[in-house]
Amino acid sequence: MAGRAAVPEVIWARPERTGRGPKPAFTRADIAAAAVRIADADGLDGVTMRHVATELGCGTMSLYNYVPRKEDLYELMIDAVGAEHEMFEPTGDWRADMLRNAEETRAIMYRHTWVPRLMPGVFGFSPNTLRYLEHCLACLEPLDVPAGTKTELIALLNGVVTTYTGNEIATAERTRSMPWTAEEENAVRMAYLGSQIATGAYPRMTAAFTEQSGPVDLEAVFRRALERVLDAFDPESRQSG
Amino acid sequence: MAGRAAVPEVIWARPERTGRGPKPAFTRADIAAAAVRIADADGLDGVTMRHVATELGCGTMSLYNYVPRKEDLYELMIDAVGAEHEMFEPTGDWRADMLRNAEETRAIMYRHTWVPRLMPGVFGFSPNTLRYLEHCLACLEPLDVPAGTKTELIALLNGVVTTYTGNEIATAERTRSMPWTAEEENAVRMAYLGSQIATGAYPRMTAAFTEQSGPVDLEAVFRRALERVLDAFDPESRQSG
DNA sequence: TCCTAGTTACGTACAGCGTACGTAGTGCGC
DNA sequence: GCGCACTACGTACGCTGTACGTAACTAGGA
Repeated sequence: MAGRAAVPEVIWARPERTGRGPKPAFTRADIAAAAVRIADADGLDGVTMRHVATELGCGTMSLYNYVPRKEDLYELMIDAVGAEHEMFEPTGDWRADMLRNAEETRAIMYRHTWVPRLMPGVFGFSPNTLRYLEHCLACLEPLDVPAGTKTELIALLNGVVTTYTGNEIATAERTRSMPWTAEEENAVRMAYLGSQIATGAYPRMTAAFTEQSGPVDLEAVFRRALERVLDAFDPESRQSG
Repeated sequence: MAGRAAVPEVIWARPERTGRGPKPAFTRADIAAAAVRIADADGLDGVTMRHVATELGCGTMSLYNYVPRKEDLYELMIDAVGAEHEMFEPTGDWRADMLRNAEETRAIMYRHTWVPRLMPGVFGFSPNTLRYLEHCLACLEPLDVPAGTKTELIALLNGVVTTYTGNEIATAERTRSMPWTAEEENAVRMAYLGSQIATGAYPRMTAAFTEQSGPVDLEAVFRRALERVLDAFDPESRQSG
């Protein structure tokens, strides 16, 4: 035991105020808000300890009194936007409710485009994350399956929302710090894809790509994916075909 | 137009050899292999331009002759491991074939734990990615749905594989560069979660957590998710309940 | 009431990153 | 055989997260 580095506490287990010493100049909420403001404006890469400290008006290293590691700052940010989830009263129609939850998550992500990039790593049980989980379970009350299946539904649905919305955002945001636009980049990629398909090396892809006409409706693709996932858990849907 | 920065070519559109000047000392495959070796051994964060150059035995900046941006190095890496996919002869049972594809992707990710971290950003159409897509379409030949639905199936399935396997790997690898183990960290997190649930603020979560006994079988959870997704596209399954 | 220990605040410093730029050497195409 | 596109690579810049040391502050215990 002696000399072993202690495992750091989860930040939520850390009390904001310990009682001794000078009064902290900021609350955790202040810091989270500042970081979120920066991320919204400059992207996630703009969120540096220095930048956040400047935004708060304090020295860089002072931040470390509140946030032991940068990762914890991320957790604060995720929790902060988690508060934007509307925890509405369940209607009794679990499908509609979960659909609404998913669309809301998607909307939050479009409002804060850095969220999907943080999601896979930051899975911590922040207060608002727990509240959202509880809310989802409340929406799923009418669904007659074991509790374990419900959590699996929530996980799968959240994963799909994050993946789809995250991909859309990533392609749009990739060029944020670059001297060309997302459209230009996409055109180059598509031109290359076209040239590859034109070689005839991928006949089935050729068929798939020539079939569709016009641009892809990402919103529609997203919604179809959600419906499919919900279908897979819906006893009604599976009997009626 | 004048003075505008040109959109950089996709790296696959760049010829490896232009004909003029000294012979390149390495091939793209050499570089990809070196980067993959490092990532496997030291994790993705070990893959730095300096490190890869050292592994190859050349100066750091020489690498930029082959790989204009680090992002392109990532694309090389993804393509390299894409070669590990076995493009088997479709059996006629599309469900079984797609399940096999998914399990293979999962296996590749466990062999190269950095792959999921790269997937969301690097969606490029590398040669091996295209070959894999074509292979999936071949497996889906027996499924009687529009080609667009098939690509949506592939996307959804791949997304689920990446999300689930990526999450598992992330929790296990998070502590790679830290002085404590993943088990210790997980214990701390779970202790906190337990303390939160014990407050009674999340009654439905309490029920869900007390219901299950013993550790979660991640492999089983993963496989159930795959089955659900496939169900959602399977006409047979939806009629027979 | 005063002392002291635990905090807060923050400047300095370090190791590491991606990569812009300049220069020197090489060998193919004209 | 000349010229130029290419390879090679050292140096340098601006940026990152954060370890560490020091000074100021304040609440709890004597």
